[in-house]
This record gives sequence, structure tokens and C-alpha cells, in this order.
Amino acid sequence: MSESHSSPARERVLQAAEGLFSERGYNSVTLRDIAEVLGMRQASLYNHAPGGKEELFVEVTERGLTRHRHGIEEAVAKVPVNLRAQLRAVARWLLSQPPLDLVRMTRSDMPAIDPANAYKLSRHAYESLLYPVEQLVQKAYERGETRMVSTKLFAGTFLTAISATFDGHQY
Amino acid sequence: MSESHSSPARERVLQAAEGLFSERGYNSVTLRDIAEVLGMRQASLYNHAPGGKEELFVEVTERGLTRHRHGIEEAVAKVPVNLRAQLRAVARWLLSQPPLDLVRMTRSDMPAIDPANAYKLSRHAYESLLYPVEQLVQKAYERGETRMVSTKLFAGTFLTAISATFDGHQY
DNA sequence: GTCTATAGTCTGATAGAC
DNA sequence: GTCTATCAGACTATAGAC
Repeated sequence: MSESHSSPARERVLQAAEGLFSERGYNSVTLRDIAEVLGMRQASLYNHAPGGKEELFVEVTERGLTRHRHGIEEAVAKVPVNLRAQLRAVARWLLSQPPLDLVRMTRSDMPAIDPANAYKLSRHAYESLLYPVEQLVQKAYERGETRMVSTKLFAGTFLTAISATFDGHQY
Repeated sequence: MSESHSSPARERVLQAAEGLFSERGYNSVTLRDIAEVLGMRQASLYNHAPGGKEELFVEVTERGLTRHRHGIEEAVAKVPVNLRAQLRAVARWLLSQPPLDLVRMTRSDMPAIDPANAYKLSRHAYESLLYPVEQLVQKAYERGETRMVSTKLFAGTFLTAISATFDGHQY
């Protein structure tokens, strides 16, 4: 387990790291990139993240996943018990957050880190994102609202599609 | 422009490179990774890809995009003039190919390469993937089949969602 | 066309001054 | 808590033997 008491300075480091990692992925972000955003030198990061790059990545990724879990729960709670309304609420939440790329995480980030960390993060991503969406669909099916078959497939494509509302239109 | 005459050996290199790059992205694949798949040494790759890593990445990415353009055209041509059938055909084609990750390409791969190459590839991706799907939706709208508004948004989320049919279920 | 060897660069991480 | 300095390792790329 890592540092629990967050100084404001440490908090800035975590936010900068999360922004860059979630945008470009583990291998495409260097500690110098993060330090540059903060206007400090790479070595200074070790005061706030003594565990180094991988531990920093794991920590901010877990933080982000936990935040998503709560954000989704609250967003759904504020809305009528209706699949379309619930999915809209989840989409709104996701779009209000730093970009999420489950596909890149699975295919590119996870293979680059320690397998034990990869397992932990994958599991966390399932519990915080995929499972909650699956449950919405499953419950809607039980209410007779939908004829959906594969809740797993739907949750994956839904989350991916939403998070990909595609900033990239500079063609 | 790069080599046009493809020896069988060169073709093996291109296929190995495309497989790895499309799976993990530009920064997460080293020339040693590619060489290892082929059972050769990193330096030997330069016989078949004298331009180095970035030129190799650009070349195989363009090849893949061109192949997608033709694959989509042919898949759509074999199917009734009907949006649902056409999209199903596109989805089938995409799922038969090496994984495509437009989001990772835009956010992670493009910033890592020469801006001129990034522009060229982004443009190519639009012409080969996004535009064709946009056109399908646009034509369907003109036939009165759908009430869709933003064809651009739909094309992006559709392509991303399909390509993300999520191998990653090892939770 | 493959190899070994190596130059030059970048990256993560550590040590120590202030 | 930030800096400079530095190291070891990995990377791309080149040179040259076979």
C-alpha cells in the first residue's frame, strides 16, 4: 500500500500523472513529461512518489477507477429507474472525466507492468466500470425493458464507445 | 515513398510489425520485439526496413488503412442496401482483421511521431474508415431509413466500439 | 541478409548539496 | 522539497565482418 496522507504538493503530482497517463498511456509518458507539467525536475518527483513510475501509475489508475465507481453510482442514483436514462447518466459522467481507454489499458498498459499489478488493475476496472454497467442492463432485462443478450459484451462496447467520443477531429 | 517491391522476407517483417504495432501501439513496441517474433536480431531489420522504426510504423499503418478501405467497400457491396446490414458487414470485416484502436492512435501514437506523418495517417484514417461509415449513415438518412443527426459522432463511436469487442476478459 | 559491436540518446532511479 | 550530477539499462541506428 502507498502513501495515505496527501500533502497538497503530492496531490498536484498525482493529478498531473493521472492526466498524462490516461491520455497517452503508461509507456508514452515519461517521468520527465510529468515533471515538466509541474515545473519541476524529474528527480524531484521521487519526494512525492517514492515508489517510482510503475507504482505512481498503479496508484493514480486505482484512484481514477474508484472515482469512476462512485461517480457512476451517484449519477445513476439521481435518475429514473430506466435503462436509457441510466446509460445517459453514465455517459455524462464519463465525459466529464479525464479520458478513459480500456482497450489501450488492456492491450498496451497492462502488458508493460508487473503482472501482479496488471491483475489488480484489471480486476478493479471490471468492478468499477464493467460490472456496474452490466448490472444496469441485467436489471433492465429483469424488468422486461430490453431483450439484450450479452451484458458483458454490451458493457465493454458501451464504455469504450462513450469514452471515445473522439476529440481527434483534426483531419 | 518507401520500397515498392516486396520480397517475401520483407513481407514477413511488415506483417510482424503490423501485428505488434496495432496491438500495443508505437511506443510500446521496440524493434527488438519485432525482431524477436521473426527470430532475428534487431539490426537485421534494417535490411528490410531501412527507414527505421517510425517509417516502418507509418508504412504498415498506411497499408492497414488501405486494406480496411477496400475490405469495407467489398463487404458493403455484398449486402442489401440497408443500414443495419451494411453496418453488420463492416463490423464483421473489422473483427476479421488485426485489432484497430483509433483512440490510442490519436491520443498516443500520433503525438509520438513526426507531425507530418501524423497528419498523413490521421487523414488516411478518416478517408479509409470514418468517412466510409459516415457515408453509409448519410445515405441511409437520405433514404429515410434513420433519423440520425451527427454522422461523424456515430462513425467514431461505431468504429471504436466494434474494434473494442474486448479480448480482455481475464479478470 | 544475417550477425556482432558500438555510438549516441533517452529513461528510471539514486546520491548528495542546499 | 527542490536542485544538480550521475549511473545503469534500454533504445534506435550505424559500421563492418562473414
